[in-house]
Amino acid sequence: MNSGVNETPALTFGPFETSVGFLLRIAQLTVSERTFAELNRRDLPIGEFTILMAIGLNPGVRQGVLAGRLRITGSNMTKLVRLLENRGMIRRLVPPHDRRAIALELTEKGRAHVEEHQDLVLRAVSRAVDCLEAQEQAVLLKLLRKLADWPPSSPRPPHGELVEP
Amino acid sequence: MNSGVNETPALTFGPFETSVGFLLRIAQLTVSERTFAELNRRDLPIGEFTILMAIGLNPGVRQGVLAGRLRITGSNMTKLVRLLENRGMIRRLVPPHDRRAIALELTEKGRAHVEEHQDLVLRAVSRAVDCLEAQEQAVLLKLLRKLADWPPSSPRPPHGELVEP
DNA sequence: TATTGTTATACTCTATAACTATA
DNA sequence: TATAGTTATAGAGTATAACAATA
Repeated sequence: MNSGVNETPALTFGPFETSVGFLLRIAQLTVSERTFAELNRRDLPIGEFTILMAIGLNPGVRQGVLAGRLRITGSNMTKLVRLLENRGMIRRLVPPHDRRAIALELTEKGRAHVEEHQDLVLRAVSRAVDCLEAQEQAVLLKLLRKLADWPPSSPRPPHGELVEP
Repeated sequence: MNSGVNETPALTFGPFETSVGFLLRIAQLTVSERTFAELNRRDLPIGEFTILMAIGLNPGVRQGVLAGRLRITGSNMTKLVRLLENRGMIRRLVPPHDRRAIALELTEKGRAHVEEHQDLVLRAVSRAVDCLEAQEQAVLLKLLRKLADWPPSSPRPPHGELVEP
């Protein structure tokens, strides 16, 4: 706990008070704290859920591509993917025309999991920022996207039949 | 490294594409990555520098107050403060009218350190977001502040003479 | 040679709970 | 009893480098 209910005395951070980078960090901590408060009770790690949802929306996505986009290193993605596979949430498949790669798919269980919890997660994520008007959120979103170069361009290469690794 | 230069294929994240919370995280990672790239070469941890600068701007600040504001737990703040003290950057002093508390001050060395690196840090932090126009940054800053309730209100209690712990 | 993913390992952050000393 | 800070410890997240299989 952050030493209970602080009286938050006036405190200056000088040039950082007008720094986008600094406030970005503070805001991100604040929002993820709020989101967690709603989801932790249900033992629903937001990171794992995000990956499952992304796989559901992009069946056959290669794990390296997903890792790059979510800013997770390859080695850490391996661990996450292994975990989700062990829980029966996803399948790892080898595209026949590039046998180095691993393509990911949801299992029925994974699909059911996403289906079951999606609304709850989206509500929690939404409530965490509901101190902003809808229009303010739209403006903020646009600026954050520009800052993060999101989404990046260039098309996704197709893939053929898939087999077990 | 994130598996080199990815071709970033088109990939959808569904409802998260319009989620402030999600983009907030991605943008924060992107910006801090850029900032790090400039500062890591000089072995200048931005977190430590921020604390030193804050102490310089708020001499006598109690470490719990600083921790609360920067969203660091008390126990972790203890470690950070101890580290900076061992390096001779700060002094820990006990306010005579509340001998439980610890007030923080920069030493001469600490002051010199901040003085020496401040411009470099501010430039790096600024460059990391220079893909946004000045006016866009101003708008973004305002929204982030609202989101993070920054700064919180209520005055800081004064403190008297200080002695060594 | 370059790329995809894996393994092993270590380091940084962060969180929790029990403790002390002061109030 | 409550508060400020400390200690010990554990866990999550992340990073790095060496490696295997494939291109």
